[in-house]
Amino acid sequence: MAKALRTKDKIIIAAEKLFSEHGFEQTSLRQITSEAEVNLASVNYHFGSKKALIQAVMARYQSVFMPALAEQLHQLQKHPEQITTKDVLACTMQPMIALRHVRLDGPVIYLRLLGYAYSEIQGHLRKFTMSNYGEIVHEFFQLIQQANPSVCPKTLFWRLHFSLGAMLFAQTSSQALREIAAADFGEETQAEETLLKLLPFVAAGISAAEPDVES
Amino acid sequence: MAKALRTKDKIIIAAEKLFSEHGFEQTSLRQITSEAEVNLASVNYHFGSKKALIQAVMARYQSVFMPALAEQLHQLQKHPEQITTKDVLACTMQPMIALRHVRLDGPVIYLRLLGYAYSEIQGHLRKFTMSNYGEIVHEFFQLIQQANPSVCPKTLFWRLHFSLGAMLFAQTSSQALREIAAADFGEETQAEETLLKLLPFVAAGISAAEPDVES
DNA sequence: ACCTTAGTTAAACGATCGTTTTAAATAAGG
DNA sequence: CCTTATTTAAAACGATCGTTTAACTAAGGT
Repeated sequence: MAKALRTKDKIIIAAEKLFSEHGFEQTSLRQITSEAEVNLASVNYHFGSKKALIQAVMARYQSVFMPALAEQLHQLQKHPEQITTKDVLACTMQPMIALRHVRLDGPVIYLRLLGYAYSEIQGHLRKFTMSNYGEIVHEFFQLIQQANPSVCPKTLFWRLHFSLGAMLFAQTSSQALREIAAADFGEETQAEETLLKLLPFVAAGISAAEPDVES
Repeated sequence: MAKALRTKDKIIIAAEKLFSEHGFEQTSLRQITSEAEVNLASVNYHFGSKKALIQAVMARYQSVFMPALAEQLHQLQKHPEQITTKDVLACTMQPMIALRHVRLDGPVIYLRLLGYAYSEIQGHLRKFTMSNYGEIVHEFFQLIQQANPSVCPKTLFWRLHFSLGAMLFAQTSSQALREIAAADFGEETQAEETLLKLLPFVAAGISAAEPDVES
């Protein structure tokens, strides 16, 4: 049984790495089991199917990230009078760092997984996330609204998804972009630096004044 | 020969549609030839390979969009004294509309193709674009710098890619997002409305003040 | 000792993919 | 009308995929 758990874990660890590097559909079970040095059939034995393995991988990170995010949001709500967009966005930082307990490079892995999950299995991940953590997501959105009372909710909805897209895109193609940036600007950009650069960008975008609508 | 062109065109038209709906790798040649009502082998006969077909599809739009963008940028440079970020970004609007000459729903198709191209074949498309239209891209970047003299070029580089990510993500998952938005806010959001909402968001993000760096 | 159960292994299955091959049909030119 | 080149059609190829099967191993309980 101790050996069994180790096999299951070896699969998870290898799957996370390969999924985050090449995406879900581009990664075959044979690559995973080869990297994990286990038998091909053991994936279907321990997880049932590839889809179930993907969900298990995602769930492992969500189950750490989401409650931590909820905790941060609750703390922020204790002083609800002067909440800024940046405050709400900053609530995602500590939960990201907490992912290091799942895996040393947990934060990077999780972001890349998210990127692939959204671009490949569109509705799938969203349904899964909303049915399990819909309340937390809703809370997050409410705080963003609270921080931007002059922007209409529908616009904020879109801007949040623009922000999500900016982050996921930057993360998914971060390696290629960092190489280009290094070639163009001499100095190298660290992965964490990218996230730091993202925050002011999306904060300004979310809180931007809405242009007048001419009828 | 007239019939031949029609077959090649039928393949292109079907491929554009299916590629933009499901991505490049998720679309099989059998789907394309079935949709186009031509024989499976004709793709390899007329285009050589699936990869060549993908490039032909992308090139058809790039060859219209990029020169049109160059024209807009040149016009803007005639009055270089008071260029804003929004001015530079607005230069992409007319070239987008010009894609209607390629196909009625050209703009939507092109954006979705771009989204998949970036997320699936990362380096591939970038190399192709830069080697053919690198000058125009560089010009665009220079104007963005000109409009934001107080923001360092490296930061602008990243913010431009954040913007690209926001746009591509919104476009790739626009159908799903518009359905959710309709469910949450009652009214439906049009595809063009999404692009209009994007402009103020990215303009504000690009021109945002850089936070102080503490040493 | 025996049986049950969990786990592992190697091999094969059926399906789908891009591509190639072969031959038939078509159009053009002398 | 025959010849030639181009285009279409059908079939098969080889590779890869996720999944399943069946035999084998090794504990644990009775």
